[in-house]
Amino acid sequence: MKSAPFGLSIGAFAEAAGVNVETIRFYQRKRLLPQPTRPYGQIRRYGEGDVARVKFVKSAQRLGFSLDEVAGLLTLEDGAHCTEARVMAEQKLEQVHVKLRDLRRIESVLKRLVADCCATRGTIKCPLIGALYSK
Amino acid sequence: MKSAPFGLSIGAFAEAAGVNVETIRFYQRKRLLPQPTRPYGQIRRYGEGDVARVKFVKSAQRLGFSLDEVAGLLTLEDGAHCTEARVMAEQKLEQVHVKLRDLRRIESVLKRLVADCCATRGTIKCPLIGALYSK
DNA sequence: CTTATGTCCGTACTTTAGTACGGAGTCAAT
DNA sequence: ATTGACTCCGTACTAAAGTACGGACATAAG
Repeated sequence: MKSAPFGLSIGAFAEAAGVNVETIRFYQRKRLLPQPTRPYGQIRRYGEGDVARVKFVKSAQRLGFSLDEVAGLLTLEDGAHCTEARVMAEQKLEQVHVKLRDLRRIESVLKRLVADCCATRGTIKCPLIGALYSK
Repeated sequence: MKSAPFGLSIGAFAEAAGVNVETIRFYQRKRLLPQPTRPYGQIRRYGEGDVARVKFVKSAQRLGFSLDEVAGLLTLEDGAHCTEARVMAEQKLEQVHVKLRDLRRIESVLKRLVADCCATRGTIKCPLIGALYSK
C-alpha cells in the first residue's frame, strides 16, 4: 500500500487499471468514472478506488454486460434508494443466472469434446450447437 | 417437427431464429452461416439446422464471445482435425472457467445486496466492485 | 393476371466501445 | 531555464455488429 501523497496521474492510473489513458477519458465522458476536480493550474489526481472501479468495469464487460448495464451495476454500488436498488439487483441476478446456465452447458460440452477428441484420434463432430438452447 | 417440404424462406428462418433478416445475411457474409445454393430462378431455402446455428451464435454472444470466437466454436462443431480441435476446445474451456468464476462472484454479491437491501430499508452501499477482481 | 409481399444484392448508415491526433498547458530532470 | 515527457481537451477516426434502403426479381393470394 504505497499510495503517493497526491495520488496517481492519469497515466499511472490507466497503467494500474490495465487500460489505455484514452479509455479513462472515455469512461469519464460516459459518467462511469467521476472526473476529479482539477486544482487550478495543476493536473488531476486519482486513487485506488478509481482503479478498482475500472477493473470492475472490465470484468463485468468480459461477462457480456454492456457499458450501460455496468453503469446500472455501479449505481447500486454508489448507493441508491432501497427499493430501486433491490429491483435492479434482482434483474441483474436473473441475467446472471441465465448466463451461468449457458456457460455450464458450454463447459460440459467442451469438456466432453476434449475427452472424445483424445480418445478417437481423428476427425470429430459433436453436438456443441445443441448445448445452448435445448430446453 | 413440421418442416415444410422445401424448407424455410429467409424471412421464416429469421423469425424462427429470433433475429432480423439482415442479421442472417450479415452472418452469411461473415461465413458463420452457409449460404444455400439458389435454385435457378428461385429463392434460397433454410432448415432447422440453420435455425439452431443462429440460436447458438446468439447464446454464445450473450456470454461475451465475439463473432470471431463463435466462429471458432463453430469450427469445432463442423468438425476439425483432432489436435487442432482439442487445442481450441481447451482454450475456450479456460475462457469459460474464468467467466464462470467472475459470474459466481457477481452472483453472490448481488444476492447479498438483495438480502441486505430488504433488511435495512434504507440507502445502501455495498462492496460490489470488490467482488470481481479480489484474488 | 396483377398486385402486394417477400427475396436478393449491393451499398450506406448506425451504435457501441474505444483509439488516435494536435496544439496548448504541466511537470520534473538536467 | 530549457527540454522532453506527460496532461488536457476537443475533434476525428476505427472496428465490430448490426440496420436500413432501393431497385430488380420471386411468389402467393385474390
